[in-house]
Amino acid sequence: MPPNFVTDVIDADLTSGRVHQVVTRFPPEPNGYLHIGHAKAICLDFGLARDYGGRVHLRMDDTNPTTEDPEYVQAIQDDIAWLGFEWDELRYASDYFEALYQLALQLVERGLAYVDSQSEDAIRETRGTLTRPGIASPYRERSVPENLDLFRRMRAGEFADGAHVLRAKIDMASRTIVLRDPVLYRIKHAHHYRSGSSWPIYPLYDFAHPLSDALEGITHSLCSLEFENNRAIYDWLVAHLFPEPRPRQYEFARLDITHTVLSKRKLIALVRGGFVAGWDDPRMPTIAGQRRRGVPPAAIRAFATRVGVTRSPSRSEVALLDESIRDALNPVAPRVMAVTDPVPLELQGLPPELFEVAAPRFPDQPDSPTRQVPISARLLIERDDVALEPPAGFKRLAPGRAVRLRHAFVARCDAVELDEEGAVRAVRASVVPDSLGATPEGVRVWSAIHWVDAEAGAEAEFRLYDHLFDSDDPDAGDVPFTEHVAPDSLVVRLGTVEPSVLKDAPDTRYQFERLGYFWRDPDDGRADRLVFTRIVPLKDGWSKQRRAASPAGPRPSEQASDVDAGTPGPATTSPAASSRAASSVAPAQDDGDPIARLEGSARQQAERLRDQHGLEPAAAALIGASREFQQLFEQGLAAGAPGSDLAAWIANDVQRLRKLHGSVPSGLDGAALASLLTLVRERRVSVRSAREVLDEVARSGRHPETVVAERGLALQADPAALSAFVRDALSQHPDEVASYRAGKRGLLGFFVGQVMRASGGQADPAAVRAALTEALEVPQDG
RNA sequence: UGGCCCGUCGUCUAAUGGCAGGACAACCGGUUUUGGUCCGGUCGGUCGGGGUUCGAAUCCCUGCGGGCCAGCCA
Repeated sequence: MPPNFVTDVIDADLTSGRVHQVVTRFPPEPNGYLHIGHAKAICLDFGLARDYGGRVHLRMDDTNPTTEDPEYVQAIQDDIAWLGFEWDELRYASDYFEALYQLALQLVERGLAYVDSQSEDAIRETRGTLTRPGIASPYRERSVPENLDLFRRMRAGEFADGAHVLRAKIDMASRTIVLRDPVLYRIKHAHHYRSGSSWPIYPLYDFAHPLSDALEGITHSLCSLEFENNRAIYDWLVAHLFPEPRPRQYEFARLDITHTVLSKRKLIALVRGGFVAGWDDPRMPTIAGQRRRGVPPAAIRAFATRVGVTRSPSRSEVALLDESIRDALNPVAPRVMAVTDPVPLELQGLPPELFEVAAPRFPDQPDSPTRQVPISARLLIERDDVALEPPAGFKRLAPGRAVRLRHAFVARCDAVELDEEGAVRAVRASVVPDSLGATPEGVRVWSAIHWVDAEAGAEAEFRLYDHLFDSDDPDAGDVPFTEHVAPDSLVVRLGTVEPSVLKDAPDTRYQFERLGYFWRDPDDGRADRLVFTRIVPLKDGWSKQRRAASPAGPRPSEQASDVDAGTPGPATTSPAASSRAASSVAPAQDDGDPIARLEGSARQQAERLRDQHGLEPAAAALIGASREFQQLFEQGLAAGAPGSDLAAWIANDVQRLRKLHGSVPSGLDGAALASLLTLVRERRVSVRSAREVLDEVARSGRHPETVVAERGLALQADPAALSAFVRDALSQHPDEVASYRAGKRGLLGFFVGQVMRASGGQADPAAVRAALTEALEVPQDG
């Protein structure tokens, strides 16, 4: 697995010794089928465990008895195994019901949870809104004994559904809504597929999930971005109930792909609405659908690797998936000929003793095995390969033109017969002599086309699947997404295939030359009937060229987005498009006076800082608005630091530390800051080193002078040492020197970087720059 | 409207203060008995504004854009 932000975290945890072995988990709820979005998560969870020599648990997150079904438990395992992963342990959240109950009791005993007897509606209404805090339940201050009694009776089944819930006692006014006393347990007299009727209460996700992780010793709990907010309760619970090392949650962007939908709800709608033939319809993004279609699991793993793991919400092009599939199939799929839309071809002049030709199964490989392909005077060829009046750029069969019959002769078209409708009924052609396995002299061969012997070929059904939606974003716009289902996402044709396929293993994946990758449908095509499912078409330069040249207007998908873009009202353009549009028309902005935006004493302070100390309004506003910063500033000033320098350091670097730690580190005071500034002013450390010193001072509270001395960060000003660094940098990068002298002046920064790094950040950058410029400007002799 | 998160070629993603790189897509060319593969090349990007720094995609401020959160779902 290529490095990503999660592997960065793991690397840091391993080197710091916070954890010694990586333990991950994949936690599906058994209430539906896995899809390719889950596959991304699976590749991450299982791949991490594999790459780090760790362990991975498959855990059924089965805490809601009314939605879950054992059928899915098996399907999920099958899908993961098919993807090529093995779990170290299979777990069930329902196995932890007793342990979780005990943990909840602990919370109650410690006054950290209470039984709320409000109605569901009342709880919702008192939770507040995004902008308004919630208000406390009248039951919030129940005594511990009363809560204990009530919660035990909930567990004993004494109350009806909805009569009470257990809530964490956190903060009804929290700006993080998930912390406004989240519900931990609800009463549900329902049969659970594993625990039966032994539990009348069930824990909610926010309670069960973090604690299941902790119970299992999970170290890195990966989930998708929509659980970001839930991390607050995750951390609260494990911090109150478990010692370190506690599991930590990290969120990544879920997979999204063009020309499909990936939400459970929409997938169900497609199945229920009859838009597809079922969960394993080859057009479905489900694992089952992809498997049925013939996609190799390695292709899905490769795709998951190629999209990467980040925290940026993103949407990948389906072309990347298609290409991953072709990539996986191309080296392993034997080539075979099939005709999906047959037209008869009558051949004149075939050598009478010739009944078959040998054709390589892997034409690109020199020692490829071959198969025998029957040939006779009556062949079938693809309708698309014939034109009575060939359009511009057409390279296939037309009257008077000669083409190679793939793996066999060159044939010249003598006539094209049409039926009453003007469609091609048959083609007559003559064999060009001596063209079997040889290039005939003086004949223009336009291209090669595939064919199958009319008599010896095997009749077959071809299911030509394409992307389910013709719109790249079926959800965009104000019509239901199902309106975008492509009518031609499945085209069924009757045709013929060369008989060699009858001898192959039934699960062989082929490339039908010039058409695409196919395999026999595992449900309908493995017995007597030959039914081939198209896994993915080949890239098709010709149809692309025709589409580009076509004056008939945009394709359906383009049409759809055009309509969307032109529709007034709610924005329906893509995120990228709208942000571009917005930024290109954004007026030159007037930030106004940052001090004027402040209120009350903050504003007074800011004005005072500006007027008394001559600070820039931005810095004054920043410092004036924060008591910590003000104190730091005053202290620094008292220690003799110049106001403007002090302000700049506070605004930039102290601000950075405060964001990192949540507050100004206690080790840092104004006096320390002032003496650091003195070091910089007296050119005893570089600014770069000074930052490093600041971090260390903040961490340890030691004096800047001490840190500089101990770490050897004093500014390197010795000209001899400097020029040695410069010489080394130049001699180690001769190519860059040449580029620089050829005019690539941007490389100066590169060289400064090299020298700075070689000096451990201690060189005086201005001096380095000067020395480098001089050394680079004067080319040495030779 | 409060909080949290995210903005790098058309798309996905690297660069951990030091040469903005890769893949897919698009385009052009070469090889080819597949309009495929393979090979070579081209096009194309740090959301805007300010600041810190010798040096900013990266650090700070700000604006803009996007995502998530007000289930007794997960």
